[in-house]
Order: sequence, then structure tokens, then C-alpha cells
Amino acid sequence: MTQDGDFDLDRFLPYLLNQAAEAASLGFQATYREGYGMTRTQWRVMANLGKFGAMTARDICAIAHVEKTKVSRAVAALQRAGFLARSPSETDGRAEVLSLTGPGRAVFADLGQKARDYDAGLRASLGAARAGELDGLLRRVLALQAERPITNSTA
Amino acid sequence: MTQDGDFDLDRFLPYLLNQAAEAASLGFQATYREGYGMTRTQWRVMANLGKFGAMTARDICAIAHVEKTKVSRAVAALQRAGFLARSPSETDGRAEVLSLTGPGRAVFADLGQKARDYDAGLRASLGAARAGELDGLLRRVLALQAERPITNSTA
DNA sequence: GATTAATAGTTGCAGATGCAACGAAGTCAA
DNA sequence: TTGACTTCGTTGCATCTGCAACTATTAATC
Repeated sequence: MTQDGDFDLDRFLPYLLNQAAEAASLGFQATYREGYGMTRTQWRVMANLGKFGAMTARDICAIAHVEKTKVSRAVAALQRAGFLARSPSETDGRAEVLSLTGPGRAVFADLGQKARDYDAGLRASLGAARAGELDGLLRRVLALQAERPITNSTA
Repeated sequence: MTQDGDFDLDRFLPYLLNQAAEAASLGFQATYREGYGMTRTQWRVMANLGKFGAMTARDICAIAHVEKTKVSRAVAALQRAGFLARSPSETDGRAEVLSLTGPGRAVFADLGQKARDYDAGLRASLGAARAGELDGLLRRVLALQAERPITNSTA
């Protein structure tokens, strides 16, 4: 059926990665979306604050490789939802220190547990050994582009 | 530095997959974006038409697992750009048969070649053996969700 | 200290997207 | 034939996104 011996999207690694990423993300997306009306970016901001504690938006950008506009808006939304609080930095008048509120920590605990369960299910379906391999390979791919400009995009 | 022994985004498979996918896609994105002003969806539509020849929008949705709205708009844009033509289906008055125009085929040839080069570079950096493993593992992940509703999303 | 450059974070704007609703055409059954 | 239902594809609307431009603050240079 292939009319031309040429390019085949199905063997294009970026395409495969995107399809697999989308497939793996969809199931969990419902959890933070329907459960808390959160965006993926918002969930990632919460996950980083939950793991590392208080930090500035800039730190989150650096750690999560997310563009600052995205973080800015996610932070604003999380604050409106009461999950996150800002306090002026004592060492830098431009920066604000972000931290989870009580409700925010509760949400992180809930979503964190569900994420672990989801991840465990995924790894079990895949087989523990293969999941471990995949993990290592993905980290290698990430290492390839380690020093890229943080210009995000989904397009 | 971790304040809580709990959830770690860095070990969450969907997150790793997304980060790796984004990293792998970014380099090639510039090629179709800056080269032809194309969206990722537009590039995928062209890649499928280039590979399989004439087909309807619905077929593309099914093959590429893309939501129909996305395809509809990508097709409209590609037609405006002169890369694609529509002709009424002879067997179904609702459907339209899509096919690449001459210029469209030229673009597909160009982008297809560049995609192969990019893919080869990626696989070389990774090591051919590891790239092959990764390939197989990603297909397994895709197979897990094989029968999901085609409700796409990037969020 | 004054001036210039760099950085933290926000916002305007245009483009991409998902979902629901829609018109048009096809299918099926009575 | 008629009416109910499904399917192809498009569009309205709200949201998310990236980029560029902006304010406010800090750092660097003289």
C-alpha cells in the first residue's frame, strides 16, 4: 500500500516517543483534570513544590524545563485555587518564594499516591525489567539534548 | 533536599516519556516550522499522505490517532499552502479524498529526507542497539493503550 | 554614585487545541 | 418513503501555549 519506498512516520523516533508519551499520559491526566481541574503544567509545578519544598518560579523553570510564562500562569492558577502561597524573597526583591498550602499538600499527597499507583500499573503491564530498560533509555535521550534552550513547546 | 520521601516526578514514566519526546522532537520541529511554516499536525498529515497516497480525513484520523478537528484544520491549512488537494469521494458524498499536489510531494520528499537524516543522527547518538531496544519498548507502550478513544490532547 | 546590562516575573497577542454543537449525507428498518 | 440514527467534516467557544515586550529589581562597569 505504500506508494513510495520513502519516509515512514512509524519508524521516526520522535513520532514514536510522542505517541507513547501521549498514550502513557492520557490515563493519568483524568486524575488531575477531573479530580482538581488542574493542567499538566499545574500538576508538575505542584509535584516539584511537593518534592523540593519552597522555591522560586525560576527554580521550577530550571528543574522542570518549563518555560517561565507557563510557570507564571500555573502558579497564578494554583494560588487562585488555594493550593499555593507566595511570599516575597528576603534576598531578592524581584523573586517570590512559592510553597504549598495545607490544602495544596493534601492534594499533592493524594495525586502523588495515585501517580505512584498509576506508574506501578504501567510498569507491571510492561514488565518490570522492560520498564527499567525503558527508564534508562529515556534518560539517555534526555541527556542528548541536555543543554538545550528552555524554549518549550508542544506543537 | 527532598522534604518528603514521597512522590518523585523524575521516576514517573509518563513524565519521562514526555520529556524525552519533547527533547527528541524539538530539533526536527525547526525543520518543518521554519522551512515551511508547518505545524506538527500538518507535518503528520503530509507524512501519512506521502506514505499511503490519497485517502480521506477520516482515514488519517484512524491511522495517526489524531482528533478529527485537528486534521480538519491541518488539511485546510495545507490546502491554502497549495500542498494538498481535495476531491469529492465517488462513493460517499460526505467524504473528500485528499492527496498531495506536486509541490506537496516535493515538500514531502524534502522533509522526509531530512527526517530520515535526523532520525539516523538520533539513533547514532544513542547507539544503534539501544535505539532498537527503545523502538521496541515504545511500541509495547503503545500496544498497552491500543484501544483507547481517539480523544487527543497535549495538555 | 550613575549608567548600562542582566534577571524575575507578568501580560498582550496570535496561533493551536479539545469539546460540543452543527449541517449534510449515508444507513437502516418499518 | 419515511423517520431515527450514525458518520464525515466544519465551526464556535473557551483554554493553553510561545514569543515578544514590559515593569521592577539586581548586578556590573565606570
